[in-house]
Amino acid sequence: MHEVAGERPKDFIREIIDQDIETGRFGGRVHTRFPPEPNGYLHIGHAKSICLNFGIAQEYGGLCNLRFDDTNPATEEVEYVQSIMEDVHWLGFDWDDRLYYASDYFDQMYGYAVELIKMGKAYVDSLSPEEIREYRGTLSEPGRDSPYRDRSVEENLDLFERMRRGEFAEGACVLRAKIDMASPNLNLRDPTIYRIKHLPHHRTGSKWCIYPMYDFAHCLSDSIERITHSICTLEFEDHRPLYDWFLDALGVYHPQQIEFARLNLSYTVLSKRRLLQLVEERRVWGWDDPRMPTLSGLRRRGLPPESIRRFCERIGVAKRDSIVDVALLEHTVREDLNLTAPRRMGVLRPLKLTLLNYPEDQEEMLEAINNPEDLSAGTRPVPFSRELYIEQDDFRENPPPKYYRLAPGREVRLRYGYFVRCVDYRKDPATGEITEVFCEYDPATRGGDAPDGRKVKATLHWVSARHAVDAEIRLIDRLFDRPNPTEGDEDFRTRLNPDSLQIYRGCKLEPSLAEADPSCRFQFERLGYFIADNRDSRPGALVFNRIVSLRDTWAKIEARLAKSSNHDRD
RNA sequence: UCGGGGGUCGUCUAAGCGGUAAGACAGCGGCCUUUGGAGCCGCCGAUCCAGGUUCGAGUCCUGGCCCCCGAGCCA
Repeated sequence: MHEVAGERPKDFIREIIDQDIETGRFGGRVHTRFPPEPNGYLHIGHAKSICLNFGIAQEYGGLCNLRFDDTNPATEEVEYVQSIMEDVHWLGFDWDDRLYYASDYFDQMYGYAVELIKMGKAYVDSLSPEEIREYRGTLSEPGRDSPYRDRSVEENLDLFERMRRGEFAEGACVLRAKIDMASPNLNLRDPTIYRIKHLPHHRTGSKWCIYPMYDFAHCLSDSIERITHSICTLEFEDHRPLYDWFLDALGVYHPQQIEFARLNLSYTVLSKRRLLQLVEERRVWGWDDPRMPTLSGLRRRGLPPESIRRFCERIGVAKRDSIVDVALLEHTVREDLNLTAPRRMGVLRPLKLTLLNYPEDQEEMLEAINNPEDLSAGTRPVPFSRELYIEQDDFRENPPPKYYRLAPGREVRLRYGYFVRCVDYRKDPATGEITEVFCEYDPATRGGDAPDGRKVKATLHWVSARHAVDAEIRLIDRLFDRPNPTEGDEDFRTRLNPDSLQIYRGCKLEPSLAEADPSCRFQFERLGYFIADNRDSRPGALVFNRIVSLRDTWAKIEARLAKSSNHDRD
């Protein structure tokens, strides 16, 4: 069941906002922003932040900006800004005309830097990067003042202007805030606020060769946009004093920075660096590989955006580090799809089943329910004939205990079809593999009910061999083989799950799927939820991804059986 | 070692700012079923530790312990 909206208690951020509204701190306004750096693709961790920022704005009747934090031309590209906009939209949020770039404020920021210099609160340092590091001190020892710390305002103004004009090589000097080289907070030991980079910027071209650092650019961007609550992740906690310092020093509008714990998901990694590694080393097909936790990967895999939003609501927002079980995501997806996905029949690993007493040239249409959770979805005709395919897993020559499916002499139901009893089967003598099963059907059970009231313990999905369409099916599993792949000494890349992607060709689908495209998600009965691949699938050459499997209680029983028989051998 | 954060069922999140530790996921068991699906019912299960204040502490105080972040001219 879906939880009743509004019953969930508020998280600490919304409590802060409530208080600020009560005290009239920002005139009752709520204005947030989602500020990605366009240096990679968005992943589900970003979805948490997007849902938080855009969600809060919606709830409070406020606004949320999309702002690209593009202050480092060395790593940023338009390709990424495109994908980020696409992903935010896909997730279901809209920034309307509130699309901004930190680079739009380069002129203003330059002006603010000049102001700081004039106040004697910033200086040009000509120490080398290595020297700056040495002078900074360590976690437990204070730093020392740079010999250039006391340059005159005039000299600093002149030097900074010349930095801007491109008179210096990269690394020759930087502009630093003059704060406190002995501060226990390293961020306050005269942080760099401008550095030289002779690189074109994807928006400002070659206009600038000096670029502001995050700490300087971010608080000012927030201030310029009149953001009320600047929500970011925990690692920025000890940057907050610096955020506040710049704004106070300049005497400008001052938003509140609030930090929350970023999302971690079991069996996956969510760091740009590691995801980039997977892509560059070709361990996955790309950023949108259906196994990737990127939004483009999840989209390709078929997860509905609503499910991701509901997942983000469910995990909550707090300050403690945590690893959310990916099973919760899967559960949320199943919950949505169960209600909405039309049912179809498809066979992953076909096993021929011939009905010995069904006339060779006969065929008929059976009526199948599209969605038992939503009868308004109606029914569809499914063709039936003498030769069918069933799932290899659904026949066992020697059925183990608790196995209810087809076996020699046993009767089962073909869904929406007939009761069939296995009278014979054929086996490849070389491999021992079952190659064909022969059954007799009971014409009186058409539709799946026996007039004499007899019961069967299993219902199998099937497709008519003559009418089936072929497809490739990709089963997607967790990318890593353990809950926390980055824990311990070993490289996370040694923890990849070798079975994260299983490709089956020659799968057989009911003919109504012939024209399927990525706009619709289906449940293939008893197998899971599937979607046509948004890159590789086309009519005549269908490719489906499994979004998520159905809950499989038989698999659990089987696993337990295997385990206990192992025990017996011990 | 210094500074900043954080420790509640296996997991995630709650507990109107001192008053019966709650929900969801996972796990386990049952009912039901033309998907071994879905649904329904039940069970299991936690306040880091030690003191203190109090009629009463997850919440307040003291002292420990453990975990995360921080020494980019990255964000």
